[in-house]
Amino acid sequence: MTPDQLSDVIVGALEALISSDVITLPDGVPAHVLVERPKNRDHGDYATNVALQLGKKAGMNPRDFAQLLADAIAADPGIARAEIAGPGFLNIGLEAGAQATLAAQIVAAGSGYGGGSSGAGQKINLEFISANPTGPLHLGHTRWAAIGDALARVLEASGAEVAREFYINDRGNQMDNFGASLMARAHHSDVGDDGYHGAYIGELADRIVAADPSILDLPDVEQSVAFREAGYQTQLTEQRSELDEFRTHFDVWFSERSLHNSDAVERGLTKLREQGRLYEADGATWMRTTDFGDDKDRVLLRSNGELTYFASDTAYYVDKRARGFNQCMYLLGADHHGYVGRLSAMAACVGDTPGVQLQVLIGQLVKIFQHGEELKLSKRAGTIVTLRELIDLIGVDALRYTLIRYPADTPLTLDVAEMTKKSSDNPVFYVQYAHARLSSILRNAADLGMAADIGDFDPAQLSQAREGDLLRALAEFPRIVARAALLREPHRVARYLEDTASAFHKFYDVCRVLPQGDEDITELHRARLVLVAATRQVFANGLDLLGVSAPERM
RNA sequence: GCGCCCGUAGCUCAGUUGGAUAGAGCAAGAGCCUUCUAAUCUCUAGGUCGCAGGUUCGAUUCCUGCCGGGCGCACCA
Repeated sequence: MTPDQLSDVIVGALEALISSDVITLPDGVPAHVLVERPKNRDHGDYATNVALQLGKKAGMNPRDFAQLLADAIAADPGIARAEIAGPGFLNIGLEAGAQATLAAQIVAAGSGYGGGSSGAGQKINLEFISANPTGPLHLGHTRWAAIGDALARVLEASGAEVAREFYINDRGNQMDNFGASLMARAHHSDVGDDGYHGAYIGELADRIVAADPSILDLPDVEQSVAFREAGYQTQLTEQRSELDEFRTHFDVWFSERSLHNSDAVERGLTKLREQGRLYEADGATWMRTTDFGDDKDRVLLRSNGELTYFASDTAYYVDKRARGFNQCMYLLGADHHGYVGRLSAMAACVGDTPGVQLQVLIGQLVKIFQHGEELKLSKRAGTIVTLRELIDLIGVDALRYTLIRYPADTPLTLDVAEMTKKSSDNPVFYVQYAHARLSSILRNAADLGMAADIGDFDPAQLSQAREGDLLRALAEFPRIVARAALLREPHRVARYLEDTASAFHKFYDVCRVLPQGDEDITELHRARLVLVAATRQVFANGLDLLGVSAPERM
């Protein structure tokens, strides 16, 4: 019996009590009641606080209410006992057999276990990273690459349709600046205060010249443009290949220029004009974002005739909506949070509801230390910890996992030495090791001619405390995935896997799975093997949601 | 000045739509390997959940005000 099924039993009992006029609930019976796994095992397999929540509404003492409920659900064959505790908690113990049937259900569900339909019907555009094509991806981008991709996987598991999208800021001043800096470095002259100073600029300039020395013969203006375009293509190609290696694959690479090469910007402006949100002032065209809480109106078309970056973003949003997405999600760094107000107002200006069709997730910055000193991430100063370096130093699995296991909205401080330790210090190895250990048991079972057979499975065999703990951990998985999707917090999956790995290792320590020596194969061996197969499945599915490999051997 | 995020063990961080005795890893100390993978497990130690009020059966969690730290407030992108 899973928590959801237990919730159904309790809801059914409440309805029965109402129909027999034992209790009255003015607001009716909730569709779901909260059933949680108590921290303290003395509090039963599961506990619920419904009596505390509903007792007052029913005009009763919570403990009396809980007693009525306890008597009502005790009749269910899956429930061994139901006891009142404290102010009105209901602690519930399950029959071992009722609980362990889950193991067979997980094996039968296979890679589908954990998924759900809570996100069905959602068509989500998830935009993240969206770096300028003027340099390498760095640590900050790497955090979004890991979290964004994991979030997409979690949302898909909840039944949503998700497009991962990378917006290429390939237009505007910084691009021209980039080209000018490359040209300056190729001529060994100063790039200026506003130029790009990174060492990679010099290397990139050298590569461009080596590929086509005639570039140096072009007139200045054309030469700068040629450097810009060559640098752009090189950086974009490298970003794509590095993200590919990092297992973050985008469905759409969207060029800002393409908005301007099509009629997308004009369509966006038309839409706003129809909504009555545009006006002219001081020779510029403005969007009245203050109608929706922004602290000032925003310019779309400057008095010099150029469109602003915000005009592109507006057109881009309108384009996404026209492509049929009913939710457009943006992952932005904390240094862009000042942008949220105008984005939200913009969505309202085109007739949407901020927070519904447009959702912004703000993430805090990452710091990384080595030998007690922070590695500074400054493109201008030229010191960068790049995605490439991080992959080489730490490895894709450990890097992804470490970045995903923390909530995006907490500032994060990492230590290179901690991340590079290939030991239990690093939670990713703890979790992967659980999968490898489980795989090993299944391999050894095959050698003995045994397979996890759910047709010949006696759930009542799994009656030990450690087996129950593990089963309850496995039962949590679908709820964890659904909650991670709802809250847009993929780190919950990683934390869950760590808890479950702990439950498994403790089970392993106490419960021998396979027969030893010339011991006969018993029902208990068979039942535990099914539990092992179910547990392995949960780790495989969970690690897949994080984009981290599930090794058969370590 | 206005706005957003964050203050939890020595360090890095969790804390499940408000639940029972606030957790994990690292760091410190002590145990268990003829046994399915010891990258595991067991035990010890470590706390004014920034401070003060409020809401209620109950607050690390929600509200208000302070204190401290980070970031942002362009006809730049």
